[in-house]
Amino acid sequence: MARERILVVDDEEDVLELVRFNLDKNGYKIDTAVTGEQVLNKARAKLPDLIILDLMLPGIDGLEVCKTLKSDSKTANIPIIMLTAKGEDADIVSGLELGADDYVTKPFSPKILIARVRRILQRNIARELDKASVKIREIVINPSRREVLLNNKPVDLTFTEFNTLYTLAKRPGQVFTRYQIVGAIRGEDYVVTDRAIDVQIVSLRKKLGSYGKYIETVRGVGYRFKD
Amino acid sequence: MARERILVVDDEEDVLELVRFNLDKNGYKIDTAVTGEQVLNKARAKLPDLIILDLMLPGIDGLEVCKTLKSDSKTANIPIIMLTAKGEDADIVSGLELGADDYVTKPFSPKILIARVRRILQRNIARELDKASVKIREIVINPSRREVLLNNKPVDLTFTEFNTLYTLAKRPGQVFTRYQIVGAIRGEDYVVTDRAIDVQIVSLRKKLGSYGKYIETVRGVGYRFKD
DNA sequence: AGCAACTTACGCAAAAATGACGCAGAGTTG
DNA sequence: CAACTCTGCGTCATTTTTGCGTAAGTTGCT
Repeated sequence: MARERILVVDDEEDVLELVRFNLDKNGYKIDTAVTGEQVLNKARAKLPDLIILDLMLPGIDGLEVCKTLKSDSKTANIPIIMLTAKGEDADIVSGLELGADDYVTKPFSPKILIARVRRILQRNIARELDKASVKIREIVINPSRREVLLNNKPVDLTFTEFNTLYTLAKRPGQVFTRYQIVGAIRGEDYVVTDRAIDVQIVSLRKKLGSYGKYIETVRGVGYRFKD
Repeated sequence: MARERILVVDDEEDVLELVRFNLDKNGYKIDTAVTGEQVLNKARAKLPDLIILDLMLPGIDGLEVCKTLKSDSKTANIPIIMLTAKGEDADIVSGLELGADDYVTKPFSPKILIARVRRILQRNIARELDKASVKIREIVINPSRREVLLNNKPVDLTFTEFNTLYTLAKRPGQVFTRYQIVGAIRGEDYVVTDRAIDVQIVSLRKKLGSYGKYIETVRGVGYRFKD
């Protein structure tokens, strides 16, 4: 499954390591930043799924960072969990008002943090999963049931096959590069050879039988679902 | 809809007023208490839909109150949101373990509090509505009696097994991620490894005997009850 | 148009990775 | 203490990825 990418921001090495260790153990992909400038750059460049932001930062202040992120449309809907040290009451309130989604006060137990992270991301995932099913020609793709029907006959697809088909069929006619397909399924910076996608396409076509021809090869570019 | 009644417990007049004002503005009916004894009495007498409970109380301690409420079957299923001073993680953890449903650390923004209140009540309403018993194939699940019948023969399931089965069987065909299952049973904040869910599934299948096969594994995603 | 020279896709099969589950012990709760 | 729940590790089955050889498609040149 696409591991969610979390940007962790803190200037204390210990905290950073603690957080990294625990999130990593729970299957999240971690990137870190130490200064406010770094956060802004990395957030814009990598568009993580969540930012854990210490409010006490050298350089640009954490609240400032939060505000900037929330006012840039590109990064505005990345949820933010603030880390605050004891005795910064006012910061929490203003942070929440600036659009932060939640907060955890230091010192924190890893469990609490994980729980918060999961809750926030769940919200986003739930939105994804609830996506309406796709009906196109004689094919019905139902993501919440993970089921594909060809003329009402179910077909058994693997995880990647299913996601590939769903990705393509959601936007018929639109051409996807191999990397867009992989990115949609495994997350942006998942590294594979082109071959890996080809093979999935081929086996997908085979399983779709006579409907396999709806998946078209666009030579030199990628694949698309026939419009 | 009937306005939900919320019992707010705090010994600081300011906090009480702030909370009352905001909840009132959002259409909830407020009752207040200042001491632990008062809470217990009012909770039992009025059975509010939710209790917002400060942990720092004169007289009986907040955690103690929480525990008492949760161990009395009359009040056990009233959800509790704890109010904690910041940096008292130990309290939060033990509070959640004692059965509190959520927590908010002071100082809090009214927005956050309202959001939490809404979320908790929503969940409870959903839970109430879902109480209908499920009959699917040869299996009957009766949540109010906590009883499962296979071809009219009762099976003995543990708490988690029962809830897992019920969660899946309520929506046959729908795939649940492991965390959706845990979330439905233990609440969003509950943290476990994937393995914990797997084990429940396995033992559930075993107890269901030949009907165990209705619980299907969806590789890479989660589980579902066969449609 | 016809023909090289080159690029890109695909078939096949083996290697690598991943996910589910059995087992057993550790941790909790009552 | 007993029942229940959770975790870690090893194993096995399935899925995913890769590499190589061949087929198919493109381009440019005569």
